[in-house]
Amino acid sequence: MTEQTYSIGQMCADFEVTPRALRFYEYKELLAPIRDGQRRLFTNTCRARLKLILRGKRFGFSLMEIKDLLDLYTVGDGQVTQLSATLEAAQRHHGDLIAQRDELNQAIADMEEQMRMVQQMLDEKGAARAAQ
Amino acid sequence: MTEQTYSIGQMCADFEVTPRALRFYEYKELLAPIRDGQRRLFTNTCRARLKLILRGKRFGFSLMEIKDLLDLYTVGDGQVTQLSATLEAAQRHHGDLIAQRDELNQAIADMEEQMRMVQQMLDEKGAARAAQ
DNA sequence: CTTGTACTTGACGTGCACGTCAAGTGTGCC
DNA sequence: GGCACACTTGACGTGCACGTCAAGTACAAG
Repeated sequence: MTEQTYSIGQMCADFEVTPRALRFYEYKELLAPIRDGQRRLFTNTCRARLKLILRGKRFGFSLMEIKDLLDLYTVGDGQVTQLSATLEAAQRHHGDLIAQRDELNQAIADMEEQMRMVQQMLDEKGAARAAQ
Repeated sequence: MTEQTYSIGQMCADFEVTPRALRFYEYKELLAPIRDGQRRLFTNTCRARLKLILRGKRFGFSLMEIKDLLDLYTVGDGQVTQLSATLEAAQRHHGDLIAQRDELNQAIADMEEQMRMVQQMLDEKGAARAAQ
């Protein structure tokens, strides 16, 4: 398994991001591609991290927050105290996600209710026109 | 029902936003409080809209997008074509919300999986220490 | 060797969502 | 009247997440 790598251009094509964004993530220490001279080589680990970065962004987290969250997914074989801290942070984040899903479900329900009302108005207009 | 109104300070206290933010939302035409001289008076309608604004922000929508979404919640008695357009926009937005929820569920599942793995590592460390 | 293409590192610019003053207005209370 | 306090309108500042040049490098094709 000769660890496959990807150029920055390939990464951009695969994830629909700009080179500038990837370099920015590296500068902010969210990504750490290896180097071939001055070229960046992105590993599969990088790709997994980038997936999480983009997901985090979609959920409205800042890059700093995402950086912390990424650490939750790269647990080494740390000490018990460190693992416990990681677990606690993960539980907090998990709670946030659950809360966000609850609110999202509420928003979806509201939206559906609203759509029913608009549909009803359309039905009435249709009935009125048919009655003419 | 002498339509209750609220001062900007009251709104800020109730929703945990700054006066600057509320004025900014008015400037961007997301809110339209009535005026008593130069003072703003926020109605219950304003409060409902603000709730939707803050919710939209939490889901990562821009203020411009939120402005469009707000229109979906303030359907008057427009024409059939206008109502149909509203319904279509609502359906698109509804689809977005569903997709976001699906991805959120995936993130939650990933997080839980990760937490199980960390917990297992903690258990093993505990067993090793107990075995000493 | 030239050309092209993909990449690199700075450095400055941009859009969004406000924050932060400054300077003034209106209202109630003593 | 004088004061505090809440509010007002500009105008400029700020943090984030990049965008957009400029100038240079590395390498393969012709």
